[in-house]
Amino acid sequence: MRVNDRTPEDGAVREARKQRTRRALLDAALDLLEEGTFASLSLRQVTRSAGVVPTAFYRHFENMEELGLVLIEESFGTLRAMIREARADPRTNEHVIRNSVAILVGYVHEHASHFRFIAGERFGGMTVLRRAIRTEIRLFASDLATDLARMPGFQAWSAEDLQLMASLMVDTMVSTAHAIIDAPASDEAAEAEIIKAARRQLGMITLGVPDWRSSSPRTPRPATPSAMLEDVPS
Amino acid sequence: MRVNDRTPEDGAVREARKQRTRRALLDAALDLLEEGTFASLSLRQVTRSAGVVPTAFYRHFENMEELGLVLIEESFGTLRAMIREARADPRTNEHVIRNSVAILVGYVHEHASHFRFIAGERFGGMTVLRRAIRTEIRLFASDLATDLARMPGFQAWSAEDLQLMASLMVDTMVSTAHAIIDAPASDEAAEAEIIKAARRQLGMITLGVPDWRSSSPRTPRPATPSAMLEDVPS
DNA sequence: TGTACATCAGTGAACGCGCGTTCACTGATGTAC
DNA sequence: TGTACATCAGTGAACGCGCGTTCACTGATGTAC
Repeated sequence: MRVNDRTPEDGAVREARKQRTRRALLDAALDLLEEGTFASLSLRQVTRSAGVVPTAFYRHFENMEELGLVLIEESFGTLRAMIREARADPRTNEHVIRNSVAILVGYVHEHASHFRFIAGERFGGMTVLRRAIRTEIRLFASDLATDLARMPGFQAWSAEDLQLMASLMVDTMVSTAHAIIDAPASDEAAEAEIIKAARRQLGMITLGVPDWRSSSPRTPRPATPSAMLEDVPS
Repeated sequence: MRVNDRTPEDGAVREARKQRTRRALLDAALDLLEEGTFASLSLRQVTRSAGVVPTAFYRHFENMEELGLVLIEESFGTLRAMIREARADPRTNEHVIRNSVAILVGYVHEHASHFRFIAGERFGGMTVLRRAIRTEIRLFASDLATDLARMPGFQAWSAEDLQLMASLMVDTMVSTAHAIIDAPASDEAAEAEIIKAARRQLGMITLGVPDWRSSSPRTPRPATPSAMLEDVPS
């Protein structure tokens, strides 16, 4: 019995194997990125780690840069899924910050290699990757600005200011993701600190927002810093 | 007449020449860092660019990592000078944000290579450099937190919250420095935008500060986003 | 001041290594009949 | 179903290159007398 008898569809076996190798190359690259930047990653390292001969690489990618762009695309796929989840969350208007940070932390843990890659290449990486990342983060900030525009506290804000505010929040999220990635793997206390810091920093950023609600009467707010965590436009 | 007759001090000529070569190596590295990260910089590239033979490198540094640490030290020297200037500015209490951003922009232009180096290695660089940078930035944030503690708007803040606020501001400053470095060299319009964005973002961050002045009566503030720039604890 | 010796920053040849890329190939998979 | 040929993912040898590092060296600078 020939192996092919088990796969009646058109050229499916060969194609499936090719895809498996391609995935192995991408996964090998992501693994290797845990100890070094993309620029310091060699084609031979990747193929060695993927279990194929160096020349096999060219059946899948023209060069390392192309593989890098695919990784960026995948990583931003993860990021976009995360953003979609955060925006869709029905409880969004109740504890925005707490929920957003929780979703971020969950994604960072589940897709550590993607986040590690983005964080590492955001500055200092290959030009083409840096540009792709910058564009993507800008789009993310724009989406967030759109969401902010619909929130009560931001009614009086200009589009430009909404964009700046969104950038600030995105930067803080990125910093937080990086801190989690850098923290020792199983140090739960350190991670709890990072999460707490992120919540408070986002709280600080949004603290002044209600003041832009023209001159309408303001809700009295508590006067202790710890209350910041809940002090969010609702 | 022997050359040495002109330099009567103990072994001064040889030492001076050695220092000149050392400087040439450091400057060559800073120059080369304009197109790539430190990790992608080779010992041979540096010596070639400095005009000496590769083996001469070892008369000055044990390896590239040691040279990298010297560059970090120098770069942070620049950063510390900048911070000193910003903290000493007598007008500090009048237009903190505007002045701080101006000082930052001035230093970034005058020491572009130092800032480029720090920005590039902050994430994704060699482990030892990353750690050095992280420590230094943390110290910077601590200094800033100390300054904030003395400002009226922050009297009710805990040390922890002051530190978080300082980190937020430092992160924004670092992002701004990076944006300036990345902008096309002579594009003054783009730079003006970056400066404006930095001022506004810092304004947004500090916008909520007065709310922590326990429950004392608050000064009424203008209700248009553009007024944010002046809306700083005084 | 002049001489004889010591120091040591910089030289140049040589090394073994991992790199990216080329090329002709192999043999399993796919297709036509 | 079986056969004959085509496709093409992966192989393995070979290449020239830049790398970091070693080593013995040179000759200007420095020092002792």
